[in-house]
Amino acid sequence: MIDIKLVREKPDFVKQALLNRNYDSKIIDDILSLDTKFRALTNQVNQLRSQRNAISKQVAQKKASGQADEVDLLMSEGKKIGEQIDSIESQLKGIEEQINRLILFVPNIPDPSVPIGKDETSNLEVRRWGEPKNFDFPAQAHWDLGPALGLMDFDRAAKLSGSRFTVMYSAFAKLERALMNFMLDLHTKEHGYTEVWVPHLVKRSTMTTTGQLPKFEEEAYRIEADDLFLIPTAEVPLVALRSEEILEEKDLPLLYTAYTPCYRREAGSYGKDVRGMIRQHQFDKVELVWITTPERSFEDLERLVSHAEEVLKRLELPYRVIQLCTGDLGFGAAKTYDLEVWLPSYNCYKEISSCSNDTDFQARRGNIRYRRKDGKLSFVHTLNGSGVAIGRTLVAIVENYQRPDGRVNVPKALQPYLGCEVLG
RNA sequence: GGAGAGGUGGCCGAGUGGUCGAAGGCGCUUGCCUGCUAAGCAAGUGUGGAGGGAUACCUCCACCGAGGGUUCGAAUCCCUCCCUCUCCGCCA
Repeated sequence: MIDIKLVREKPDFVKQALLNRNYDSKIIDDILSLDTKFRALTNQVNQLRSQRNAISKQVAQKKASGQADEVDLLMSEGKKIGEQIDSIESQLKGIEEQINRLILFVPNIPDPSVPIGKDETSNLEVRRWGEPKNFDFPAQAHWDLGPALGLMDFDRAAKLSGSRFTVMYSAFAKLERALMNFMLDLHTKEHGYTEVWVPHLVKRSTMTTTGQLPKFEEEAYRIEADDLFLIPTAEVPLVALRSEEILEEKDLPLLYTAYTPCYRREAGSYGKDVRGMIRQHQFDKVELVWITTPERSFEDLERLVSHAEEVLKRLELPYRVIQLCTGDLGFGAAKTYDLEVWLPSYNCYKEISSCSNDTDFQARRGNIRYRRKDGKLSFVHTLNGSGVAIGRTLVAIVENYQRPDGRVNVPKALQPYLGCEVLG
């Protein structure tokens, strides 16, 4: 969440930030007026408490020195003040709850370096790597090629689970597994990440830390009996891992990577990407998370992006890097780069990784702080990025490495993992 | 699911109604001492909020898992809940 002090001190700045994201800025006015009331009442109640404390102290002194005569009067006075305190406190409690509820719905403030724009048409292309291949034969989409090889099965997946699920067999199932290992090995051995194995079911508070809740509950799968949520990304457990903790500056940055499946209801995307395995309710991903300091977080974001890019370079998949504009930023992000891989079936670049600096937004929600060298406490900055989405990588490999005979070449980097050069 | 134990400051740990925001220890910071380091000695060292002088200061308030209750007054008594641990049961 954002700092309530920022709302208090620079309301117009915060409102403009929301407008740049296509959010309604009225929520800021609501918070502001509640906050004004809150502070006025807080002062009142503090004064009353101060009075009552003084009285209680006198009671104790008189009792100790045997002057019981004035005690009754003091006690009844204390009781009167106590009743006033109770009444103000109950008002305060209601106001505080309202403020807390509202502020959880306020998105992060975009970094000044983020281009202002309404939607993805204002995103900036930062760079490209590789050239989209020109096939000298009719290239197939993965949803044709996969089933033709007998390695992808959308029909039986639908039978088991409904739409937006995939079953894969033998070489493709193994390719999925090879990609996990390849990515995790790269990030742990060459980029300095610590591999973490995390729960896939998390509590409501965990989902709130990273920003999925309360605003996007309808996007998440929820286990009602225990009020647990299936993680939509490993970012959730990795970022919240250190919630409510105070870290030492010398231990930062922390670099975490995890492979997990990701579960998403895709409630708002009915017509989108309906064919194949581009948009699934369950997909595998290797995630990268940094817990770092405010001084260096934006430089660290560039490093994180380069780590995700390295995956695509090693796999020799053509991609481009996009910087999202304000209107396209995710809820918690202050700055985001997307990596988009070339997909012949779409005849365009398609998102395969999203790397964001969430600044102190998640740290505030999860109360993740660090002790600076001067002894003061500050919120950390958190970064997250896909390193990268495995299902879409598999699709990209299948489509970009397909051969005239309908089989699929194996990228050199994966050959040690698969032990072969051709799939199918 | 059943039974029990426990949740106190960065950490450990005392504290059962009135200068307890909290003993003591560890850690950390500073100073002294000292070839260096260590040890020793001394002092300091929680967080959050509101307000005022508005950098380094001061005042008030709150915080001993969370939320209620009793009381003039609660870390301390009562209730509810959450979490952790141990044992038993069930199960991969």
